[in-house]
Amino acid sequence: MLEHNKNVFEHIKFNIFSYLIFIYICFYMEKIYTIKDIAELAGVSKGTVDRVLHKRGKVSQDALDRVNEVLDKIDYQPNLMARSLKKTQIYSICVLLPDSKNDPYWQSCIDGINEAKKEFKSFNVKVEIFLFDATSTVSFVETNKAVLAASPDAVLLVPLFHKEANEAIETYNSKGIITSIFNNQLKSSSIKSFVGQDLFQSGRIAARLLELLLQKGTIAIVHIDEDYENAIHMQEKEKGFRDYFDQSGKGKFDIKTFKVKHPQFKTTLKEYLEANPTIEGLFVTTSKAYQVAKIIAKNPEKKIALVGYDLLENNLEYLNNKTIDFLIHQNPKRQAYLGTTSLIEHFIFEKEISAEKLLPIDIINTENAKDYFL
Amino acid sequence: MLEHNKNVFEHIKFNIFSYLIFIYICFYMEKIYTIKDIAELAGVSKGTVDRVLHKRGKVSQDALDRVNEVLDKIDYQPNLMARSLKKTQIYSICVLLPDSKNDPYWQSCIDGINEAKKEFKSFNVKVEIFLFDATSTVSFVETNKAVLAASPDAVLLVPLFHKEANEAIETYNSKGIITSIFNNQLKSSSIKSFVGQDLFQSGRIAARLLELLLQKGTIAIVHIDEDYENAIHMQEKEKGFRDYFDQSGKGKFDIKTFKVKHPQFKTTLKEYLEANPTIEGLFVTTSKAYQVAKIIAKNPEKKIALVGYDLLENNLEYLNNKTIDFLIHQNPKRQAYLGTTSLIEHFIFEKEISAEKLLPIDIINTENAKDYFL
DNA sequence: ATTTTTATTGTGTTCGAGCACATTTTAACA
DNA sequence: TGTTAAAATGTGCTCGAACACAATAAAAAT
Repeated sequence: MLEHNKNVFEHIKFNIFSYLIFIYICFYMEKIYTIKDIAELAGVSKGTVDRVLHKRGKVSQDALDRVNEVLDKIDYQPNLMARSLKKTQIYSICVLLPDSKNDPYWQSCIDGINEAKKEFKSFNVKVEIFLFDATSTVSFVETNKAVLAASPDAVLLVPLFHKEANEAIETYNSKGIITSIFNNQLKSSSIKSFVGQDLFQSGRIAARLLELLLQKGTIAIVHIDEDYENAIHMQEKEKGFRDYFDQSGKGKFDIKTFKVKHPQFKTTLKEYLEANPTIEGLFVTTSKAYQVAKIIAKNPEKKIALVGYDLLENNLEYLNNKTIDFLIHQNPKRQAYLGTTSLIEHFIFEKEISAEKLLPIDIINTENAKDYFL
Repeated sequence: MLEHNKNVFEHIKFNIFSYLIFIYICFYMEKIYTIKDIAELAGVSKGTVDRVLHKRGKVSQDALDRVNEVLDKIDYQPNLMARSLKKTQIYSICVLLPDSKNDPYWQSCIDGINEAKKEFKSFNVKVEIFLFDATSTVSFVETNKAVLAASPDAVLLVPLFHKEANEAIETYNSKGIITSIFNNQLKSSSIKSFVGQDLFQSGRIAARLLELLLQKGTIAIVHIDEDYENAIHMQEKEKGFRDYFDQSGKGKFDIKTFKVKHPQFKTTLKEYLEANPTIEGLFVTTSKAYQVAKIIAKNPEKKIALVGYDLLENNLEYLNNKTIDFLIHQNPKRQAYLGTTSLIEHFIFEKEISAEKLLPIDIINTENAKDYFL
């Protein structure tokens, strides 16, 4: 039998001191309330409170009002430990990225994912990594099929191939699988979140660095090893780079673009540099700056300023002997880590997933390079 | 009655298939074991397993061996949800840092601490912030007394005043209160952890940047607003700065040092620069580069290269108009965040606290400054 | 008025770890 | 051999949320 007219505060003997204590507890100490507390305050059982909290119905108007009255007064925060202890459901997250055979860059991403896995090991989440061949769209499509077969709750992927990625994302979306991407942007309303860098801005940073290194002269943007038309990241970087000098250089700089695909690369670049002896600076838009460094290091009497991407071992070698002046760090490990944790925390803590997370673009020289490995 | 000769695998009918399934479960699926599972595998009760895990003794050699045999085979990870649900103890952490009245730098630290608080809101930890006046040792001592009165489980502090900090740390240590520091180093065996940057290296970075900006010439190291003798961070930065040029400059650079305390600052620096017209570069070892920028901006026809510290609004203004060439970011928010979370995770996840956590030293120019605010 | 149906509310169990306490086994001693 | 002390071991409760199910009250039907 319920006692209907019981006031929320009735169980406290009303005098000024106990009232003050109550206020103190409510607002200063931020007392942590449990369902049981709420039940007692509202004069109902914990089952009823549970029904109200989860809107399961089967609650009389009277009980509903009384519970809501209490809920309005206090700040109830469900104990996530207790919740996840009770929940038997294991959330499954699949991460798709290129394997690191052709490009060691991706290994850092795997490290980031494993860090996230480790951190949330004891929660009800399972994170699986799926690798595909970065040079093969077929491999990408097949890997997506394998992921689909695993029917995960969420997918995090590197949308390397524009068209195929969009198709995969649409499929996931139609099946109610949350999809996030990282590394490079891809506009699609079916994407829940993007983690990465502002590549346009990254191009501007390179420009600013080369401006400081040279003051004036001819600079070439070098696109290596990827199909420029399909590689949005190269295009964005070039746009940003040119944008900076359009605003700031004011005729002091002459910007050229040089595109080349791998096999014929070395001789082609050598010829290009010989044909353009005025070039004093190079901006390499991929992680392959070390290949350019290898060539220009052979001609040490003519210093060419060189800015590239990513803290690969090969790159660091040339950074340390000052053939490469600056590297821009894309933070792959952190990108993958954040992409993964935001999904995990969405499931276990009901955290919102932010649509876009842009990481800082780190400038690396000889002196701070080693700090970024911790 | 215990069954002594029971083998760990005995409960599985031994044929090749079930054995493979067992291996699969053990090593591929990474099955999550509970104390109950271990008890069953070892043929003992969960109480015994618990005693072995916590080394509480009162376990026979025989039972101990059998439980350890199982623990060696599997990778037992205690369920942290269950653990923290059971533990009613609320751990208390106090953080001591200067208030941001005189120096907005400290606000970022508070932001970092609050981020940590938010992240671990639903765990059994209470984090309290105590602010002191950065210009008053008395205030520092008094605040430490207040912290002591709160008898926390751990303290995280900024050891701004060498002597007083050491005394406070010794007191905490004697009371069994774990003490970590951040922002600046302080050698003491009573300190559990330091979070910050390698200031020597930070000086080298400044040197490398000025080398690139100038190629050769005279550079002055400018120490502003603090007592050089007591400010180890200034000394370390100067050492690193000079170290770089000792190795690399080879007579191309002439390095001077200029110390000044606030009130007489502006005129003194102006006179100094006029008296030394060969100076082409300045390295400001504090966050007050904007005050130097204000002076040299008045003489725009003579560009002086300027490198300083910290992303204060005043500094960013002069960075954007290119009076300041580079700022070095000390990552105060992340320092405070990591200092706080490492203590929290020590208590709730029993994570080890690493003695030293050196953060990357970020190089900031006009183009990547805004990315560091997220 | 009595039974049946439906609406509402309360109770008890589970999740896994931790710990107090009860129970059993073994060793020690008379 | 019987008794007692000591060592070893097992049992049962708790934490808070979630949910199944039992219990009760109110409404409807007979």
